[in-house]
Amino acid sequence: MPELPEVETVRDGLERHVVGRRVTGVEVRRPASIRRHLGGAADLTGRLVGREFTAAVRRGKFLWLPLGAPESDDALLAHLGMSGQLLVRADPAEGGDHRHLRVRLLLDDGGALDFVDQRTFGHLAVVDLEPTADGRPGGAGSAAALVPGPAAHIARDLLDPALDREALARALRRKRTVVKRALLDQTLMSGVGNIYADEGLWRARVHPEHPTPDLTAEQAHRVLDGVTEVMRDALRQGGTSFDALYVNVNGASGYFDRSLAVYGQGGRACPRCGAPVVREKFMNRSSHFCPVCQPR
DNA sequence: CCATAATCCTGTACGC
DNA sequence: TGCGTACAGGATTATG
Repeated sequence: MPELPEVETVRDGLERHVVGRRVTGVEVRRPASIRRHLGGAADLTGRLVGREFTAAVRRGKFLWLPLGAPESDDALLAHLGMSGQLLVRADPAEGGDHRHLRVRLLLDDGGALDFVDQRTFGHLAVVDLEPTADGRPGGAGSAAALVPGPAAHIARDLLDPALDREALARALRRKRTVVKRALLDQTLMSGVGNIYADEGLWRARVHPEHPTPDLTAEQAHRVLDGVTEVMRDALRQGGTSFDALYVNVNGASGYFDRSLAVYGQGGRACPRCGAPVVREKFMNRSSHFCPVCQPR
């Protein structure tokens, strides 16, 4: 499924192949996929046709394409959810009959941008851009200090060059909760999901339910560094599966198969010490950790 | 401020 | 073989 590194790979692909294109038509095949666009399919179409994509920006797992020509502070916002893909088609004859094609944008170069989403947890919407709280650029790919309204409350992510890591480490330790829950709190830092939380904590040798107020400054930085590194590693691998014409979101084949130390490895040997990896229920999902390397 | 549960959805993997 | 069920997951909203 698309996580922050896969979304960044998509952003990069959109920057290369879609920025500068103008929308000539919109097909909404599954209204649920635009449920967050107030006004429905007709309004979405009206706000897109004739407009040009001027950039490709990402913060956490939110992705947006600011719209220009005519200039206005709005953007096409995308969240891929669990199964979303944005696929660039050189020829609309390709992919038009895909089972899970939800929204198709026709472009002025004769191609198309397809939103494919099996489970429809993702969505597209045209939304207004707002100034960020700190007045600094929005995130990867951004030149302007503007973010989409629905993503305005999302914190910077761990790969954002403008992130203040010292301040984040302090904020992490101020939280009155446990460390994994804090990692998943998008208002504290964005882009971390279940997989990277588990993998990052394993790298940092910290138990998922370690209370945040009990973290030492050194531990807090180790946790942030662990999550950052695992996402950087994944991004490197995600980048390799990128194809010029096909904006790949195939996180499963690019990354999941190989480098996971604990996620989904319940019962198997910890790559560091050989102890069986534990899988536990946590927050209505699963936590995976090594009981020896990550003592409670 | 923090925690929990419900909500959205569908393909896959089970047990019987 | 087929049927039912649990599960996977992020973001949002409501409620305690």
